[in-house]
Amino acid sequence: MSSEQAHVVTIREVAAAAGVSIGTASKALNGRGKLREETRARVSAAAERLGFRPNPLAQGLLQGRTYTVGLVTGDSFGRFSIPVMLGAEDALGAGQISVFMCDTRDDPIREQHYVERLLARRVEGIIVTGRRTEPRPSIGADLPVPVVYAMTQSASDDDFSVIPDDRGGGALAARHLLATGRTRIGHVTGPERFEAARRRAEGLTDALAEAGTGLAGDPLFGEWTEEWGRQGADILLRAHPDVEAVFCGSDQIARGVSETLRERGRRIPDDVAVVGFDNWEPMVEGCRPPLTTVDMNLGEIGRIAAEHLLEAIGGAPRARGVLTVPCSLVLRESTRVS
Amino acid sequence: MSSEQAHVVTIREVAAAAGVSIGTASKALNGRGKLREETRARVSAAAERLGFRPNPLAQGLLQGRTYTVGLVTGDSFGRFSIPVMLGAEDALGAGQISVFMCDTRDDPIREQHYVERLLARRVEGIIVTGRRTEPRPSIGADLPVPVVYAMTQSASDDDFSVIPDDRGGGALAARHLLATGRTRIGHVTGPERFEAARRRAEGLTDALAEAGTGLAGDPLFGEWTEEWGRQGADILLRAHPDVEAVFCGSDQIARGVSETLRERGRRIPDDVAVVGFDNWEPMVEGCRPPLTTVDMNLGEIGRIAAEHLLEAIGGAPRARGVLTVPCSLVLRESTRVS
DNA sequence: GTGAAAGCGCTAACAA
DNA sequence: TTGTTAGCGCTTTCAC
Repeated sequence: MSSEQAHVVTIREVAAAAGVSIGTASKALNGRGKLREETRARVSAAAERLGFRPNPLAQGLLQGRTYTVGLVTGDSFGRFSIPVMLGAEDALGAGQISVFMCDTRDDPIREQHYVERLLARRVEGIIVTGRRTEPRPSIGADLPVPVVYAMTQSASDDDFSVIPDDRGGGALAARHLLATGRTRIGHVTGPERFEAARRRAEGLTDALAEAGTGLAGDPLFGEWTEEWGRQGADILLRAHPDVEAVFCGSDQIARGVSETLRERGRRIPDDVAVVGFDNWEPMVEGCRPPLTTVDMNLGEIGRIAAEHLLEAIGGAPRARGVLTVPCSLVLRESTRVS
Repeated sequence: MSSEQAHVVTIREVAAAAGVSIGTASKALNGRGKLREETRARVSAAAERLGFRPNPLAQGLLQGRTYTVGLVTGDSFGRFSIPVMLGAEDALGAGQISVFMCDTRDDPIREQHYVERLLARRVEGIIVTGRRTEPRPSIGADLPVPVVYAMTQSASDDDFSVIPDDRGGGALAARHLLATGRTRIGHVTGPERFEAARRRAEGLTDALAEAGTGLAGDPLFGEWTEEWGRQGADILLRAHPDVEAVFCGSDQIARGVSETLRERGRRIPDDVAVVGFDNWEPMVEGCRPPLTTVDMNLGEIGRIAAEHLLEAIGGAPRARGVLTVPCSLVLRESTRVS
């Protein structure tokens, strides 16, 4: 309401209004030094009344800090990187750190450009996120600030990456299906060139082997699409008509698989159980029936990445290598025991 | 590689290295004043060699500018706000403005908190984005910086909002269906309490009326879900078995509608055409057949919002009211003419 | 042409 | 208990 709001108030004005020196005002507002309680109150009141906010540029200049970090994503802030970002923001926000966001459109030139810009802005650290966990080139060796990769992996061993435990996710699905009494289990998943697809398949087959059983046929590698899910299910049904469960490499694939199963007269979950991967709500809930799926705990990944970054900023020895975060299983209709 | 990289270089060091005064170094680097070409070169070389980057805090302190804006979203950086953000980032990034992102989780307390923080950081403007275009409380009257709402609408007439033209989107769908020879057109959409749902329905019915025809029954208001799409289609088919086309209020609804139509023996697009709304790729492309749908041009909305913000920051008279951005139609299989 | 000095808003020594 | 001063890194007068 008051038009002073629009004017940026300096500590000089506060000091003048409170009838004290500028240094005293500073001490009063920051609770430093020895001041009479009455003085403190007077300064606070003046600051309050004038709507004073300390200029962080000036503070930062003095302390040599900016309390900002950069968040670089190649996923166009997509479905995977967003929850990661939220988790990260959570952890950072609590520490009063603000986040500069940059989207690289997966373009290395833009990426380099943004990194430059972030460094110029004196961010205290950088988080790099991505769409998939495939190793990617490091954003730079020997940067003057710590860097953490979240939901994406640097190709350099010197960097530190936080990614989901795809292997564990596969095993989780396997054990759940076994526990519900299914043993003839098929696997329809994404392209074999993706580490994530290979790891999920490994986790599945290893867990099955441990239980003394094996996969129904080889894993069916294809695309990350519904269309491939529909095709894959057909292939699987033809080769293994007696299949009791299908573990799918993504929720989209699972939707396609579910659709074909239904069209081929299989009831889910009575005849065939289906498990997806991603826990992508709109996909999972539109599915018929709603889909049991593996959740990668993306928020957790972001949070952990951010916490590591904060520690590194705080001077902790810089971590290296890859940290995997456990997945969890979200139960829905598609694997219910009848 | 060089370990100097890790050290933050000041202009003082550059000046020393070049054997000039600090003021001369500044002039050389900024192309100001009158200097010998040789001096300029020497300073530039030193700066280059040492990896000097001017400290934006110091520059900003002097100029009284921060070259940052805040982006506040209540959509948890969801499907709608992300493209808006990308568009905005595009427009701002070109102007060397960096973006602080804040997610409010749709919590007014958090929102207020973030606005405070952004103002404390001396952002030069704020963009507010949301999930839907429903009017929402203003983030604050008389803030010291300009504010623009994108893909969400402030309840206050004094604010400036940029939203999609839902009405026009509905009309677009109507005219397209008419152009492909369909006249008996049904409408399944989201909850009536949403302005977006009402506007889309209006656009549709008005355009049909203009063409001298009418909607098949009343618009079916329900939920924004696939499940409701399935139910809605059943209701529609029962009341109007001869329906030739269905315009859906969202792509998710359209998926449900498509599924039921198929299960009830209707071929798409031969017997019934389907149009969705949102152009949400994973939904639209998994649909059988791929879905013709209305695109809200979210990136454009973000870009326009950011441009207005930049102008306001530049001192242009602050805009007020609501600006609607035209939708466009994306053609796919579901409305093909046989 | 170049250097010296002031000052952006703030905090932290040091004086008073 | 309070005021004064120096200085964070930079740009910009104004002398030289």
